[in-house]
Amino acid sequence: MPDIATALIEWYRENARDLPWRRDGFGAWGTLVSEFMLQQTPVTRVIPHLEAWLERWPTPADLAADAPAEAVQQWANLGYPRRALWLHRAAVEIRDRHDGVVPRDVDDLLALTGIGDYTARAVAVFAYGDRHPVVDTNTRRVIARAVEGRSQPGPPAKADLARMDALLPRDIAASALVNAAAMELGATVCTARTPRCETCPIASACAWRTAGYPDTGDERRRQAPYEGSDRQARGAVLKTLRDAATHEVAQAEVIPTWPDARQRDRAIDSLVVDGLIEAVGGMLRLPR
DNA sequence: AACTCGTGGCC
DNA sequence: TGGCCAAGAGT
Repeated sequence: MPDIATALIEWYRENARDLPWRRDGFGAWGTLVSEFMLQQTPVTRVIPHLEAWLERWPTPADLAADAPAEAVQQWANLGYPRRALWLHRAAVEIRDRHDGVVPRDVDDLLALTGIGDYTARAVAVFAYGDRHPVVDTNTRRVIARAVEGRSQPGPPAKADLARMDALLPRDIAASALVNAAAMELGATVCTARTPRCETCPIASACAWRTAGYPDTGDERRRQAPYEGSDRQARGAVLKTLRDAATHEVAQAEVIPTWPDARQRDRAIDSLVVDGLIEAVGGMLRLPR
């Protein structure tokens, strides 16, 4: 019986989806942009936005040369718009500190705005081919089931990195494939709700299957309700500014009929604090 | 460690 | 129909 890493690689070679960032010579900047967009946003929604973004800003320096307002506008409805601002800041940092070249070193990547444990290693591994554990929500679920015999992973923890590292082969190229394959398996077979265990390439090695698929509980935190939330109000304010021709609107004309005026004002204030909007002379606008 | 932060599709 | 879920990061 082949080990988990070997089975994953073999399966991945036959079953990997054809995604833009897996094309030959896609480039580190494209990888970095794709990873920003993929933070909590589904693949199918990301693809068209990614292609438009890279056509407009083919290098970090191109993005850094424009105002952050342009990044926030181009981000459109991808969600979590702070990512657009952070991606713009990261582009400025890459231009100023790395001569416009996306860094390869994980610590350098971690020092960039908006890049954490996942994105830093994803860039180092998928763009540069280095050997690091890449752990996302898919990988954590695969490890929880196949290795730990649980039905769902616990909340994210630092120990996840060491667990993934233990699964990686020594060979550098093979280790990158195992990282990609674990994510792909979690995304398409070992899914959160209805896993397709009958087609799983590592079923024979899966601890959860061996244990009889027990329900071991779910320690993940539940998402807060969106309807009526501050997030919803912030989204409405920002959409108003994105949709305005000049990306500038009198404050009194921003979602004036919002049911909760105090919540609306709180949303505006927090967007200013975040740097997603600017308040100048009674007007609100995207950041210049 | 727990909480916040968008948006839309799916079953 | 409405929770659940989605290649997380910063505080």
